[in-house]
Amino acid sequence: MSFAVKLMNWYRENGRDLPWRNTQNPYVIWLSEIILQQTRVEQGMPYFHRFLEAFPIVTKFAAAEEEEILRLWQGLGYYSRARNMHKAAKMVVDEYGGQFPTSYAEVIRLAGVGEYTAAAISSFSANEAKAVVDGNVYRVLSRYFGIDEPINGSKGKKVFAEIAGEMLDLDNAATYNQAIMDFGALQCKPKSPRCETCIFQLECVANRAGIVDKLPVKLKGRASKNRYFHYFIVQSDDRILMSKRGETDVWANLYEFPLIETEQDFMLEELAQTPLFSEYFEETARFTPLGNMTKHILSHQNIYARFYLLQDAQSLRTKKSNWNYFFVEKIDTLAKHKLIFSFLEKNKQLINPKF
DNA sequence: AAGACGGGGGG
DNA sequence: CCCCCAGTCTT
Repeated sequence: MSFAVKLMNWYRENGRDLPWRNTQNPYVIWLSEIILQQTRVEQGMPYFHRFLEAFPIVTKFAAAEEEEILRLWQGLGYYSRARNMHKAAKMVVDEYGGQFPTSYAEVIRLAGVGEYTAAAISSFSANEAKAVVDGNVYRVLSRYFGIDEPINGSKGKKVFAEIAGEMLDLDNAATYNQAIMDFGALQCKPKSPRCETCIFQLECVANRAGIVDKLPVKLKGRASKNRYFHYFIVQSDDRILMSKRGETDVWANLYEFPLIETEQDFMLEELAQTPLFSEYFEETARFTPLGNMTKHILSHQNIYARFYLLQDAQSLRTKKSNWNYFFVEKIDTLAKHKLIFSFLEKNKQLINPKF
């Protein structure tokens, strides 16, 4: 029996019942696939339902404000996915009259849709014979064939894409693709894979050689950098000053408080010596520290954040173009990054005059 | 070819 | 603490 057939038999017995699998609607599949990029199923699930409810069809998605989309995306990370989805939805409306395309060649032109997602959408919605190559597929194939070529090198990506295409069941691309990903997620797991109960025990090169835990090989990443953020909560009447982040850095376009970043972990007294501080605040400005230093870990940076309440808004010297005052109720609707909305969650009573 | 881009969960 | 997750885009 072929690899593909054994895999699909396993899938029939052991596959997960996921909501986006009960449809061939390319819009719904696209929604789920973008959400699931670099994201666990359990983490993405509530967002999938949230988005489908807010935007049941692609024309609704295209017609939404980017702010609303980002707010719905809040907390999921990799926020460019949300902005790219908006672009893609508009393109579907403009170029396909709102009829979501299903072919690989068409969907890969959409913003945020790369090789993996194009293969997923085209195979799941139209059974197009394109093999998905995601983290699961790299792992399963590298172990099954005992390939130690790094999966994140340019050669490795080529090698595995080719093998994935050869293994694909051309007549059952949809089922095969779901099957190999579920197999990677449930059976051929990164840590403590279930080799004792594996249907490929005899064929799997890594298993026979006892090197399952050595595969796949991955080139190591770089070290994390430390960054120090000093946030200032400025209240004027019932409003709070919020700052919108730029396009380039992490958390693009999301809202936070006015910020001064330093290379070192400055205390307030040291921070007061910096040019930016003098630009923002009067000499007489007084601050109340809010809570302790917060550590927020991203993939390649550790962000250490401190929060200060400015006691008198009159001590603020300037108001940059990306700074605006918002009422507390309005702030709830702004798209904020995790560091900010967890702070707000913990400190409601400090900043909301109603409490 | 290498970096940038989030946040959560597991070992 | 490190690794991984239904990756993509930019430089």
